[in-house]
Amino acid sequence: MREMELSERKMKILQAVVRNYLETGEPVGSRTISKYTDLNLSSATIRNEMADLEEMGYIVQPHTSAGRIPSDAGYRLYVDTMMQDKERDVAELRDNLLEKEERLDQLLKQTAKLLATVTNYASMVSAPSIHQNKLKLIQLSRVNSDQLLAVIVVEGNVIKNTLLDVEEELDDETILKLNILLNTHLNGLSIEEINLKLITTLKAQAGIHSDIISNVIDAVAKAIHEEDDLEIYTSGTNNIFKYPELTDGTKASELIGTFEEKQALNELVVRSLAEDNGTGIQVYIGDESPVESMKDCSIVTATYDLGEGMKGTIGIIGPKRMDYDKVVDNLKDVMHQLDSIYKK
Amino acid sequence: MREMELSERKMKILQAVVRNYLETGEPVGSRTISKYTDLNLSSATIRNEMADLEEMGYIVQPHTSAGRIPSDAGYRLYVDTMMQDKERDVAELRDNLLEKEERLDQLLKQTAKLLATVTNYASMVSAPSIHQNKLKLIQLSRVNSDQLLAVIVVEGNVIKNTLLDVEEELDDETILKLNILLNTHLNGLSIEEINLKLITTLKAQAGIHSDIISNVIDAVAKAIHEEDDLEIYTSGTNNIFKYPELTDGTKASELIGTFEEKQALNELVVRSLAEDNGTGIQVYIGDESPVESMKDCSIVTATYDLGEGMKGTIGIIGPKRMDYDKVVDNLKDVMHQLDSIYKK
DNA sequence: ATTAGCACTCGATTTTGATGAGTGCTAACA
DNA sequence: TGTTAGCACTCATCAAAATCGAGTGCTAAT
Repeated sequence: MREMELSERKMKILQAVVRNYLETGEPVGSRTISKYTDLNLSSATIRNEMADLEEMGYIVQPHTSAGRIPSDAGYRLYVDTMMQDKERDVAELRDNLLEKEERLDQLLKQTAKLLATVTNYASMVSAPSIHQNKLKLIQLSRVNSDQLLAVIVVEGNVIKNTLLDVEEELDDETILKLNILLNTHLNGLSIEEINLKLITTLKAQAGIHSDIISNVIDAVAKAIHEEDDLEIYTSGTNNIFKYPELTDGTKASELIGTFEEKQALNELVVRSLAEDNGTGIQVYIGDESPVESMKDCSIVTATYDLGEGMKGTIGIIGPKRMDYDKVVDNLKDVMHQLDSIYKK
Repeated sequence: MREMELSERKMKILQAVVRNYLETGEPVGSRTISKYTDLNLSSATIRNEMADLEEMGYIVQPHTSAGRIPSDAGYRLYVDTMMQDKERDVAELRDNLLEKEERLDQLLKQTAKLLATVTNYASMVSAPSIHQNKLKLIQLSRVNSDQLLAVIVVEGNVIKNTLLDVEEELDDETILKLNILLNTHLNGLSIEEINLKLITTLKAQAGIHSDIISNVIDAVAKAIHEEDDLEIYTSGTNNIFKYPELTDGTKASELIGTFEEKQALNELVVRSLAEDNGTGIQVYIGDESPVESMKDCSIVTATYDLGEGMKGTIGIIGPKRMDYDKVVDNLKDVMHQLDSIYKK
């Protein structure tokens, strides 16, 4: 028994167990499989095979004398080797999404909503990170006698505003000069390229207004990195109530908390971006989850790429018995749409 | 019995019922009241009085031979006439909040979080509406050969960005002229004051670039009204799991959905702002709720006023047996802090 | 290698009974 | 007349007991 290989038949049985459990959510018994599959075997035979599969760790019994349900390893095997492409019912999806919002945040919000509606699971969409982006425009304007408005535009047309306090009022001409100074030196540079030497040069040229330069640089750095910039949009979190296994005990509360905080979801985004294996799709089953409160869930993520280094993550969070085929399919589709939408 | 007046004694008993129920969440019986109150009466007497109170509709029995719990009317009477000021344990609160964020949205987010933590209920904070605000600055900059960036600053330092498409590239001088034109004519005006006549004048002066003027005006109007500007921050929605009466059946799901959508919460904001009675505090009990999914909740709202017409709503959503005294107190406190924080 | 048959297990559901908090009512009481 | 003691009654809650049935493992026959 030790060096047992996974026979064709066992595969088929495991697949049947998973499929059936995904549909019903109930432990599935030998008799059911016996009819469900095309291999004509009696329930007794199936029982023997299932006993083997259990020993190998692919399925478990919730209790003696109940059917079997897939273990995490079972799901994993299924996802890795047994998924099949579904008929895509995604035409409709494409239509809906195509009303291309000009505002990126709106588009992403809408994407999250759409995914949640289509899949009946919870969804999340992270705004793209813009780390390695290049500065496109810096614009200072006087707004009060003691405040300057700094508008910072980076590649990809992401816009940031910051208010700067200044001691003495600056006249129009000075502001104009500062603007020219900043733009001629900084435009086209990424944040990493703005080094100390450059800053020193700028300060020297700014003369008595060198402190403003410091402020602006700080603002730029802050605007680009800005922690809270990791906007994450969620939708359909209440879909988890459709799956009892996610709502008993305090699980529901914890999940909802996680979705509301959004802080923890960032972990998901980071992991997902880091582990990108080429397909852009990642599946986390149960304990594999990067987020503590989702140990009873499965998570499927996709990485989209708007070009110019703007990458983000979209994800679906549902029960372990989620419809992996469909979810992966939907996710791929949305991912490709996002990829292409800004490559006009 | 018909024209029975609410005797002093009945009031006291009702009050005791409410108080006790708020604490324990259990139906309260006559014997309990008999000891809980200072009026020395036997349980039998209390029973008679309670029967009266029930007939009058202030309390109800969940089932025969259980204690009584307050009806909506009972809560209402309590809130209107029987609340008392609590010892304020809010010093701590003040400290926490005072780390005055420079960014308004951050501050509001933090406020919501704080309220949720302190009260153990769900909270919401709406960003101030800025309808009647005056323009402070308009700034056009070229960002691409075919795109202009319009930055719009209104009183209260709320900043909006919009990208405008332009047909032919504009040179620096033209942009400068347009900026001057716009600012000299529009600064200090509220959106209502920008009428057709003014627009016509502007267009005439802009000559061949009159279409840009149209675009800018549109952008200004959009930026100020913008529907989705009704940002609403929520926090502690998972606190509802602490109150079983809010989580059985599909209630939890509906509530969570409402909080996530945020759309419906807007109704709350509008109502709350409209019905402001001077104190700034509003209490909605059960069916009085403006939001369908909160028919089993009580809602307490407060209206804050940052000055310059920037008003917003903060609210607490919890079970009907919420600690009204404390909630009102906390809310008042936070409201005042917000009121003063921007009146430096 | 497959299958029919059977005893067995155990969660889920229903049944039953005991408990006790709380009520309404009546009669006695100050 | 208002208050109170006493008592029968109701009914949710809990625990123990009984029942049910889906599903298993094992053995023996094919």
